[in-house]
Amino acid sequence: MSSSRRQYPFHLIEPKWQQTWEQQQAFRAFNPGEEVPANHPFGVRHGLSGKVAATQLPKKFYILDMFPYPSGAGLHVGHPEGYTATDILARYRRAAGFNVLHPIGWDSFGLPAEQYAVKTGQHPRVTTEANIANFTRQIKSLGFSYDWSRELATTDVEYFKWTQWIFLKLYNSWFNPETNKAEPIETLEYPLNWDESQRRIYRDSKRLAYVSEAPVNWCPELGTVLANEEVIDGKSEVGGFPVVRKPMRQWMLRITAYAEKLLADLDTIDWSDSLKEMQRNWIGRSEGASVLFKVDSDDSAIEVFTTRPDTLFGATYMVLAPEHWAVAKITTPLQQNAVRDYKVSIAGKSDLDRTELAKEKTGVFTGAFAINPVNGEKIPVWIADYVLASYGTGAIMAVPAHDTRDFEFATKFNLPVIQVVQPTDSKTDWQNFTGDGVAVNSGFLNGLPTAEAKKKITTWIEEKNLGKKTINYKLRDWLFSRQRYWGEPFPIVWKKDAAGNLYHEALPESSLPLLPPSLEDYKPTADGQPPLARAKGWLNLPDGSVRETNTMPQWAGSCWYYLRYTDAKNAQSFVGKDADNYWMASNGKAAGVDLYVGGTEHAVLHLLYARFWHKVLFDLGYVSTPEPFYKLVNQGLILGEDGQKMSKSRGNVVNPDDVLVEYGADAFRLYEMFMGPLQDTKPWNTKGVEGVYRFLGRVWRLFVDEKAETAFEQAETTAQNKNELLDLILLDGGITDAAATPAQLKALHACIKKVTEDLDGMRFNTAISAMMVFVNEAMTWQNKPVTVLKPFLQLLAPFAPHLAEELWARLHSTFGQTAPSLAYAPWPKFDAALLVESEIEIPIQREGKTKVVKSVSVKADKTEIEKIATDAEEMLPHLEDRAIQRIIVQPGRFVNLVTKPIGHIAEKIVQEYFSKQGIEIEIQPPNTRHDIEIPATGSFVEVKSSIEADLKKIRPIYLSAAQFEEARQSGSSGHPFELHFVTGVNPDTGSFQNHYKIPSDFISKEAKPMASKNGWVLPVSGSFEQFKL
RNA sequence: GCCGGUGUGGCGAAAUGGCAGACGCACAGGACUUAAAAUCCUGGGACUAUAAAAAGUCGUGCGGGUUCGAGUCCCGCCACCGGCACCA
Repeated sequence: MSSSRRQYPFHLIEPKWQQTWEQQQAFRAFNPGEEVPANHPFGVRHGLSGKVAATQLPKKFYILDMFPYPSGAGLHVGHPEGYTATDILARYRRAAGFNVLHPIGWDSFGLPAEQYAVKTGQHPRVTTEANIANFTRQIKSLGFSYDWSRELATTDVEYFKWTQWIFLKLYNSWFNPETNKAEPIETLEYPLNWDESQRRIYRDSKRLAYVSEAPVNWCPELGTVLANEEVIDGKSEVGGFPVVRKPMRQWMLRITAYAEKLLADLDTIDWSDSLKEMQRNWIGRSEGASVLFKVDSDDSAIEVFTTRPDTLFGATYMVLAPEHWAVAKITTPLQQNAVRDYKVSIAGKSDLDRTELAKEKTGVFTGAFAINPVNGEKIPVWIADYVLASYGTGAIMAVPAHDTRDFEFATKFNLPVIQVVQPTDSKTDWQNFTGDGVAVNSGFLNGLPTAEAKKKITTWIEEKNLGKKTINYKLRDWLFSRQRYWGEPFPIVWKKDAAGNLYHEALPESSLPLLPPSLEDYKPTADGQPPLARAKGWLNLPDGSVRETNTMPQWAGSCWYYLRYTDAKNAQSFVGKDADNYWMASNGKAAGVDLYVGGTEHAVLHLLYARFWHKVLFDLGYVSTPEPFYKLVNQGLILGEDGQKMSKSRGNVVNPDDVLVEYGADAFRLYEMFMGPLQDTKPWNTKGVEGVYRFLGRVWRLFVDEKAETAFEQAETTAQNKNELLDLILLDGGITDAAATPAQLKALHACIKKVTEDLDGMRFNTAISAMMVFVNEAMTWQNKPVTVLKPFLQLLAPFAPHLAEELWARLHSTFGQTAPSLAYAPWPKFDAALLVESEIEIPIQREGKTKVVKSVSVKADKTEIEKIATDAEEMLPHLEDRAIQRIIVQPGRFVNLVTKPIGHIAEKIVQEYFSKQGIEIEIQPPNTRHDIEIPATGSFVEVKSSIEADLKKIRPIYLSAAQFEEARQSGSSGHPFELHFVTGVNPDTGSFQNHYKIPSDFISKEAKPMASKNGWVLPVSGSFEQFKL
């Protein structure tokens, strides 16, 4: 604790109001059909009581936080950033009259609790519950307005029962490409003559949840497989342990069936561009063609996928993934050893090794050849690990001239490179050119631009039955099983058919929830089975079937929690129809959660999985909307005070508990929002907390009598009953029910306007600064009308709810009123009329730069403002030596005088020049401004000055073409003539080429330079040619 | 390499194409105080100039452009952060 004096008694105020809200259940949201208790502030505000129908309820607003994993470390300051933002908006929407759903819960399955269990034998549920209790305490101490009656944890039996239920829906569904949606598995049709076991195999191959034997990412350290998304650079995302490829039997979810929908529907939701782009990249749609290449030695054919069918004529070899089915078939006896050795060397590599060794291409020739279908050329077939078995067809046609990877490979192994695309820019080298151009060396494609060539060749190969237009996705099916204890068990058992083949079967819905067995030891078994296999009594069923021992990944629970919140206590269904229809309905825009706030770390994992599940549930008719989250905002990372990512090892972690003790929850919330835009990454600075804390102190002192506060502080040191202490606080005598002055109203309404608009735009930092501006001004007032202070407290309430409630209550009781609930008090509206000023300050600019600011009547029109600007005395120095060319006015905003310099400097120089010659001349001031024209063309005469300062500033003086001609003619005829000086740059050339000097002899001694319309008139006699230097 | 984002005082940051730096932190000076803390008041981009002012020049990562006027729009770079990465 610092030694500084507490700004205000937040330590009494905050617990007091948190208790009040809890007792009132103030933030409970009501579903259609629910009972609104008498005197509940929501009911009071909307005139509702008893059972309410959906039609009686006000418009809904569903505002959601990404629920946290309750870790043992507790909350860090990054968590409450998003939570504070959503809480402010939830409170704002409540005040604005919405029925707000703002829930919280726990993503409580997960590895840390299990790892702790492995070490200590403590059941993960014990650890999890303790952690949840700690998180709950921390979150409640921040005064968030969650509806705690809907709290859930993914580890709750009543919750994961429905997670298992949804899995059964996936298991019992297939994706019908004809209807383009998921349907119950019963709609699948089979050939008539199939027996049950054939049907079963077919059925199991179509399910949205299916079993695969494919190689998986095995992490020996974690003892489990990982989804592709959980592997970063060949290491586990959690812990950074090495991951190897290993074939295993696994549960998969057919998310690829939804690739197109997941991609297309991104256009219907309000997410940031970068987030949508991440999902698009992850789905990785690419259009191209699949083409069949005949194998030369036999009658088989190998299919390749290419996005550049237009380069088919440039395919000089073919590459298969080492795991490709055709490798064994086509390899010639001579090459067999080489191919086998290569395959062995690849298999031994982990993903990490493969990534690290990727710099150098490797591969071997199979000895076989294939026929390029467009030109009948025999091309060699190689295998190489730069071709992935899991993408496309696992085989490529190599076009080394126009693909970087093929080019590297061809260069290394001396394979032929044939140009088939000519870059449009002739300077570009065609070798390794991968862009679009014009087809060359390509038979009937020659001369076609890439896009057209693609179309033509695709049609051609389709006609010849050599291939077809194809779309591929990078997205793979979701590996859904984990070899863990602390996750949802699969409601699946394994049986053997008459032939002794294993097959799987779902448990009936009525048997849910399927609980995990209790264990003494949470480690995997000695023979590498998941921990669930240890529970023999659980594992083996009386009928001889065996339970699935995998569990679901942590993502499962978070795929649908937002749905459960809408109907958290429903025992009959995972979510009731009424609840779903009401809370997930369209709210004027697209449907779904109105606002979802969380970190970017979930950009592809959670958000893609949840959208997938939601779409399946939508197809099957269980939910009413195709997308779960309409608007999504990522809060930025909060860094440590050193600007580094917060981490234990750096020792820069800030614990909210410590901040709360010193400054209170309101200051903490305010600071989290004041730091900067929600989406930005920004460093924590405890001094900054002090700043907003001081602001709250000023709010307090704006309301509270100074003497009473001193008395309160003294009493506090001895008081027994702290709760009654607050009653010693008296309001400042300046607070009256007198009418507000126009200036006071203006300050208030400007604040209402700014705060309201900023809340709508989620600009919390500027909303707070607007309130600071208001308070800074209000501190100077002698009289503080209640009618101004009350609305201000309403603005403050979403941000600093405890302080606002306390002052709100005190304000009402001082004036003998009963305080209505601040949380549901109607949001103040600003009166634009009060903000209109009679006079406004407008900038007077010269060349677009503000020189003077003048107060002008708002009503002043263009001409009036023009006049004010040109007549302004303060502008005179800025217009000296300048002629106004143009005036740009936007009434009420600014006026800009566009000028060009004229002969002011010349005036001094000319005078100096003549005085050096012993000639005294009188300079008449130029007739400035409007009447000066700059000649379009001209030559010029330079006049030099002996004054050092003027030499620096010297400008050329030049003649217009007409003047030049006049001078020449007059000069040659021997008559005196006049020179017209105008300053500026030579408009012909922009530089100085011709220099002229006027010797004194040629100046008529009686003559005086005069300002004229065109500049300076200087009577001179003599031949112009003589002046040239 | 590809995609996305961000570059503004000592620091966090503000600015519908129109007074760059609101608001806050830190700092400096002053008031109150025996003193400190707290509070209140004042100051502040850089440079030139001056006794002081007035004034001028420069200034939003760098280089160009559009415009009467650019932090903001356009073109070309650089740096940092995030994502993807042999995806044919």
